[in-house]
Amino acid sequence: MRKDLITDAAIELVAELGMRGLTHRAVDRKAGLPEGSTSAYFRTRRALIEGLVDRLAVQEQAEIFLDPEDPAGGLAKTLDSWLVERNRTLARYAAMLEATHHPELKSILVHSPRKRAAEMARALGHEDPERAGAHISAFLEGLIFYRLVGGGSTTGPTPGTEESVQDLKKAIEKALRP
Amino acid sequence: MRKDLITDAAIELVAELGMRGLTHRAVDRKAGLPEGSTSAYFRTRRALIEGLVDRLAVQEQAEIFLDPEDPAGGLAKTLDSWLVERNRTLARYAAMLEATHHPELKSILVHSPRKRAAEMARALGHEDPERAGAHISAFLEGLIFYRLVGGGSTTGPTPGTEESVQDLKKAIEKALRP
DNA sequence: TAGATTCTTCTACAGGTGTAGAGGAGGCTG
DNA sequence: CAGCCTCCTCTACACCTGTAGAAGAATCTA
Repeated sequence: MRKDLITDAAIELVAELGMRGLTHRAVDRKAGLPEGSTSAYFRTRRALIEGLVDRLAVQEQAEIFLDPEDPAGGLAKTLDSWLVERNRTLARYAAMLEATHHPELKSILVHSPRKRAAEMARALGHEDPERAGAHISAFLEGLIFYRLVGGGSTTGPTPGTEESVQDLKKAIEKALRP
Repeated sequence: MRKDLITDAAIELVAELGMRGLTHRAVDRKAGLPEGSTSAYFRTRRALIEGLVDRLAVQEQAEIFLDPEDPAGGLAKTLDSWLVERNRTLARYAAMLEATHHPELKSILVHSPRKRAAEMARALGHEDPERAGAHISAFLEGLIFYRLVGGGSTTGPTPGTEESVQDLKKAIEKALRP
């Protein structure tokens, strides 16, 4: 479908050049489509961003590996796969910053809805599951951010390797402790 | 000094509109300076971004409260103050994403250099201080990000309140446990 | 004070950008 | 076959952007 072709190109562009690089014509070029195509499918820039964000959500949702038997392991695998999909995750961060001024984007982007995190915290025996769930969410978000754009981007293990998954797992195990 | 006036306006602009809003003329308007001023002080856009980043580093460094007697408390106060300075911290995130494509920016932006974090982890009795230090850094970064742009931005306590500091402190205490 | 130097303002211009609409290509329905 | 509709491509235009240089104002030095 042409629309997906366009939003996929948009995601790559944002990852490579930042939101500033996201222009109708640049997307046309990136996708190898004739000039004007993007503008026809997404008349306004805001519509283009919304399309990009919807696509991000679809792609990322498809890559969540939860395992009730081994929560830390499942989360580690999930997070590592997001690190591997570097461009997509970078685009997501750019979109989250954008959502600071366009709140309607936020609902689509925010990970691990509060409820699910709190349930997990309760299952693990945390005292104040609501609060602990929020802290766990924050920690997971931080792990990715740190490894992808923060200090860990230069020093951490290479995403996609067993070492990377194990490092994440160790960190997550600590974070999940009640 | 006029240069600081300009970089401060740039920081606010980036916080409010994202990197896309950072243009020479927009900075002029924001700072109340005649058109062309920003362009005179920072001839290229890249120079303007570097100026902005330098200024960010100066401002943020001035707001670190470390207390060897009460590490969690000091960190909580520091993080909360960064949440209060919302614009500055948002601008920092935008700049960090930018640093993904301009690596020379990264050295200025990355918090809690590896060494200091590892020392802290060692002092707290962590087994593998190098790794634990990285995880702690990631966690702290995540706490801010979560509260400022992630899921916690709509549900968390208001920055600058005692409740906010206590919430952060609770989270940090858990994170510092060996 | 006179001259040199730096700081400030203005203006120019070649390109890029968001958005809209006109019209063509191609296929489907009857 | 004709008519219709959807999808696609092209072009237009008003505006914004990065960057550079010219000229004036202010400040310093001797």
